[in-house]
Amino acid sequence: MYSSPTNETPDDRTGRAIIRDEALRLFAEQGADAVTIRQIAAAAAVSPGLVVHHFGSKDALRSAVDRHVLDTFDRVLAELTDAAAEAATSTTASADGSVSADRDPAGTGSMAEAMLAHLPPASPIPAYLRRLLLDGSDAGTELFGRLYEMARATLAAMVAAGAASPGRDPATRAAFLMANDLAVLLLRDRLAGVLGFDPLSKEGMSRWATEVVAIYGGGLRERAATSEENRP
Amino acid sequence: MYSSPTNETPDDRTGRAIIRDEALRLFAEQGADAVTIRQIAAAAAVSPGLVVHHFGSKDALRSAVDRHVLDTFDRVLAELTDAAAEAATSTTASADGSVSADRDPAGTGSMAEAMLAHLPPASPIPAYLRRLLLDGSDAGTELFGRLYEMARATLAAMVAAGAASPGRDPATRAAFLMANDLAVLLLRDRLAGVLGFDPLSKEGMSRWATEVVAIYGGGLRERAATSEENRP
DNA sequence: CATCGAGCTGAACAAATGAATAGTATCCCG
DNA sequence: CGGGATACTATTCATTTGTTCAGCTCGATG
Repeated sequence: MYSSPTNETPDDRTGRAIIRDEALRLFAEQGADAVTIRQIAAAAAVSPGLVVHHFGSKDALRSAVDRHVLDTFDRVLAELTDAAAEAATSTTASADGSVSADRDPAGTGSMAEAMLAHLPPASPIPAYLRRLLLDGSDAGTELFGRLYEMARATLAAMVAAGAASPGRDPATRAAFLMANDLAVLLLRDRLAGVLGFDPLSKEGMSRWATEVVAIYGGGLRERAATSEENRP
Repeated sequence: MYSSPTNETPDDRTGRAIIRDEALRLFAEQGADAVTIRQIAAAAAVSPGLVVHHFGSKDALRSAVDRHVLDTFDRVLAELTDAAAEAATSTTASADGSVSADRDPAGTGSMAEAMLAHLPPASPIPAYLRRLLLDGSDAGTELFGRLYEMARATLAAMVAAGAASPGRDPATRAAFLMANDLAVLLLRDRLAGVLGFDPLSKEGMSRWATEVVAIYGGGLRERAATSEENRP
């Protein structure tokens, strides 16, 4: 009775969507446990009763936000794979879990950086995804599992293309690459504090990627290429 | 009036220490905000009033646990540097902030893994440090800044020893290495879920370090050394 | 037009929580 | 020994929080 039983996206356009978006923003900023229904209601300019009227309970609202964020994640991911599939024709699966390993535009398989570019600059989605990955929720487990499968597929594709070695333990290698990628998202604010720039801003991603590409390309000892001199 | 004004460690041995340790354990498991004073009191087998009697308030207890964890961090760090200084005689500074960059036993500068070995297996300290790094507390800022300075010093030492290149941007390079190192701690449970082993267990650290050393050593493309064949 | 239902409000309630208070026991030091 | 401080308990209070409920508005529909 609370929501349309088929799908929530079609009827999402009125007060219900406003409440969900404000909850998403506040949850991303402070964490769901630290946000009260009254704060959400105030941010959405409605009464506290309306929030529970639409979603049943705070926990149900949290679940609704989880689903909405995961849906957005899937949609942005589909945009990414579609955009990457323009160059090379390959079997692009739909966003039901199986993904085609044909992206890697920057050369390092940075999922986080690629997603950031396809979201509004002030989107609360990245911060919410960060919290999903860090708390022990089921939605976070599903998200992390999907990211891990993407990382494994990406590494396998790079191996097939001769761009990488599978290493002694491909699963651990893919997990290492994925963890490094996610670390920038998880420690974004802290890194910005010590570095003086946001590593997920446009300029920051460039500076970060420079080091990532250098180390992934030739290891820690390889001298940095200043302007020319590409061959050691 | 609540605690001895000089230092808290000397008089810490009775009920006060029990309460602090139980609070540390519960805070590490669930996060400080999710733990109630009554839960801490029950875990310490005392009355709720005694908790606030010893620490004044829940927030003061949180600060006391923060200080205790940071002190433990400094102590373990000193053990590490002392143990590393046995081989090479160098100027080992005291744990007042400045550190000597002469460790790096594994060859990759893994601070997290080195610290884990110097703590009891079931210590709540790693999980608490993880939460310190992830929330926006001042203690977390101080801890992160210290880790960053250690990473910079370690990279500088490796450069001086010819074991690494400073890269185009040494600050970002050091931050990247540190973030990768911390990612294992931050995503420990999630990685264990998909990999099937704890990456911070003894066996897990070995498998993880194998890939880290391989990639940091020669980049992603370098073939894995199976048993012999060290030269490409 | 009447009525049904959905969106919505404001007040109220029960449970939980941090904190304060009064009082008791226990230990330490002169 | 004795007195004062300290460790500690049991009770109580004020506030916050999620949730419920009765009722209002208003557009659609038969």
